[in-house]
Amino acid sequence: MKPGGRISTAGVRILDLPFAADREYTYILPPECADTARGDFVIVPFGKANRHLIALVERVSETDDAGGLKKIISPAGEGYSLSEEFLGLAEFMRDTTFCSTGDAVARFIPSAALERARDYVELVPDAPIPSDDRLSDIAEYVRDSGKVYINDLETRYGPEARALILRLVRMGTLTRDSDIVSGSTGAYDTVVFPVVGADASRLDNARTPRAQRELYELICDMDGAYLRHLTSLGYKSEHVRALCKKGLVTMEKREKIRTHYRSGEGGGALPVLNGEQQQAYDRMTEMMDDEKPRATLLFGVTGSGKTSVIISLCRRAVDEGKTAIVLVPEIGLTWQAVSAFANVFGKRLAIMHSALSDGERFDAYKLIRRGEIDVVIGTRSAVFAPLKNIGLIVIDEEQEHTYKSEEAPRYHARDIAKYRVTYAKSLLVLASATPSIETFHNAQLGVYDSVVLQNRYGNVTLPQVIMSDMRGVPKDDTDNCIGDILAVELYKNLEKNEQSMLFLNKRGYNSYAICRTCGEVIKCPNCSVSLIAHRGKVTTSLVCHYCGYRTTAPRLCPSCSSEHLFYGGYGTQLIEDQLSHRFPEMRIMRMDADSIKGRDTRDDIVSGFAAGNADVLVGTQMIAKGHNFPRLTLVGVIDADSSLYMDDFRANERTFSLITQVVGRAGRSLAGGRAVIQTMSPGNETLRQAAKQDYVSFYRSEIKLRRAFTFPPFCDITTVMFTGEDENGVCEVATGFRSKIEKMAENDYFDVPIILFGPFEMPIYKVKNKYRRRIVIKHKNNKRYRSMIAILLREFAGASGVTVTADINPTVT
DNA sequence: AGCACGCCGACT
DNA sequence: GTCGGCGTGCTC
Repeated sequence: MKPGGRISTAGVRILDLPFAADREYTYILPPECADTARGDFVIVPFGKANRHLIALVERVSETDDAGGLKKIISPAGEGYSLSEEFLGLAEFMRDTTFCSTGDAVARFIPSAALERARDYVELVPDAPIPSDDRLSDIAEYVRDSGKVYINDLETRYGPEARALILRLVRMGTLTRDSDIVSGSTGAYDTVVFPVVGADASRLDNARTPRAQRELYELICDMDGAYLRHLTSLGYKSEHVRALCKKGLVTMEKREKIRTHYRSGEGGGALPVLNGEQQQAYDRMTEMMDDEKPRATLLFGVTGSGKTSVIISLCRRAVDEGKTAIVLVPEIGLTWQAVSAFANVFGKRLAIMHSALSDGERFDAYKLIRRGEIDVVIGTRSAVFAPLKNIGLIVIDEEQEHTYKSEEAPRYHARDIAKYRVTYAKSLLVLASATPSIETFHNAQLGVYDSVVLQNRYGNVTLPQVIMSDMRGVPKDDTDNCIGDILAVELYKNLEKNEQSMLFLNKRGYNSYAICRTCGEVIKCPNCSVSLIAHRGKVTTSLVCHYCGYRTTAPRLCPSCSSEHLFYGGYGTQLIEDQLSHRFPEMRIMRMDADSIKGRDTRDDIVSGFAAGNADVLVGTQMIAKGHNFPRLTLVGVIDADSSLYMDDFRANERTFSLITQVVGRAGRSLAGGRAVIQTMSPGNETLRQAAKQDYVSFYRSEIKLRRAFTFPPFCDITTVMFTGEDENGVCEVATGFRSKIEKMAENDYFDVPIILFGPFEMPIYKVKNKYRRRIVIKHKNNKRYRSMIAILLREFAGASGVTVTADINPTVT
């Protein structure tokens, strides 16, 4: 209570609540939390059961009527308070992606850092144990173990444990409470130092073990040692503790930074820029110096040396006392670029990507937050790096779909980057040889600036592109998936001892199995897709690429037992097999999600191929980008049509980008590179434009289509997805949603123009036993529109058994 | 989300 | 009759 009877209150956002329940809740701020401020975390009691949850303080104010308000329990997340920038960003994300505050905060702070309340139960002394088996099992387990966390009971007794525990609590057999697990502060090493001038005679006692004396001498000799090291030599930590007690040594905790990547000292020379690069650099430094936030397209053909310009820009930002973020689509493909950055920034560079362990991520985060990092390079989530005073954010290969999160929070890194450069009044650089249509359009309109790099470094020539017409070869002719033209070129390369690369975006051996007697295709029991055959060392399996279901490949049809089971369609494994039959002397490597296991194999394959350990590299997406293989002179695209006819307005754009990149792989060498594109539609305009690496004419034709059929950038698209195990339920909820949105758009929201499509079954109707339907909405993305969708989402959130999610401008539609 | 309240079917 | 199934509704 404050003087004058005023009571301090806090408006908080509770983490771990879903979007529908995520609003501001007001609590009394008790005197012991008096210094709590906006951006701090606290623990609050919530709901009828007063479960302890962590919450973010949005507002501190006063009232003289605190009737019915609960009290904040304690402060939490000390040292992790959110800055105004991130508080605003959380709000921005809630508004634009319909995520909860918890979803947003989970991107800002490693989960291990914050305290958490954990619920536990204890047996009421002398309580009767119920006779029901399921109940008594749990009750007896709790009686024997004392205090038991509910999580542990759930892992032990399955998901129904929760309901049983609740019943036991209501019956009075168990009591329930929670305690607070403190957040992690990272890893530490213990270091043991000898005490200067200590009285070593205390070891002369005959009862002192010899090992202890030896240990002491060792510590003195080494003038300090890691405890870890001493125990690995066979000494017991008890002996160290004994020495400590005797005052001969001291133990000190020393922070240990976990990192997989070994950075150099940094301070390496900056790359030397050529005339064109220097010009680009100069223009962008001007933008950085501008007091206003700016965004620019850096449109540079493959091989024009964008990376050198970007490193120089980062250096410049750091020299001005600022920081920089560089986003890359996938870290695994970018080690060459990473080392170039490390060479310049050394220990003041942090790398953040999804393959980091929790510990590595935590430690990188800690260093950044502490201000020990100037430049962060990483994948999508690195856009949230807690750098202060950001001078520059670069998004490399900005058209890549990996920048869009497909789960909550469904953000696009580009939008977060825009928010952050706006906040910092700094510069966003969207770099690409094949920008997204939206970005190029914005550059054309002058919304973004535009900087162009059009000369290939060292005058590397464009590869010669050969269209290989595959019409006439049946789609399931697995013996002829490598056409004659490609085969001849492969042979030439083998003769000349030059390397080749074959690209096919399908893994596995055969892509389906069909019975020629009854006509059944073998499908996944949980998903509406055919199973893919994968050959192992001894057996062939049928695998579902959506849920991971796995079974041995049958010889007879599972539905009619016919022997005429035919395996058709082809993936990378089959191509590899085909090659080895047709070119027995050829050395082949394969790189796809199956052939890379563990952390380093991808690098192993890449460096092995670069070192010339194979003649051909067969692979999926992951061989298309990044690496530079100087002896590579032939690239084959096995099936260029696969991405072309997908039911998606971005199919052309993706095909263009992919083919351009793949073809670009062959254009790095000085010898004339070739690319063979196998297609059923050799006249296709997009393929022809990609073959010529002619982005601008591709853009011109594509933007016409987008305008004519009203697709982005001429509108925005929202997909509302409905999923659930009950097929009818999913259908009903989807239909109900559609009628409700129609009503709203006619009445309160008459000013929000929308065009509705669906609900339709999703292209893959069932995944993991859940049926999926969706509504597609064309609209203009503004606050009014989003508030309408938010109302609908809150209303339909309760719909039993059906989850409803909305995604504005998803990458796959 | 998670929990309580409330209303229906198979047991004593 | 009631136990316990899970369908709405609220959470400062």
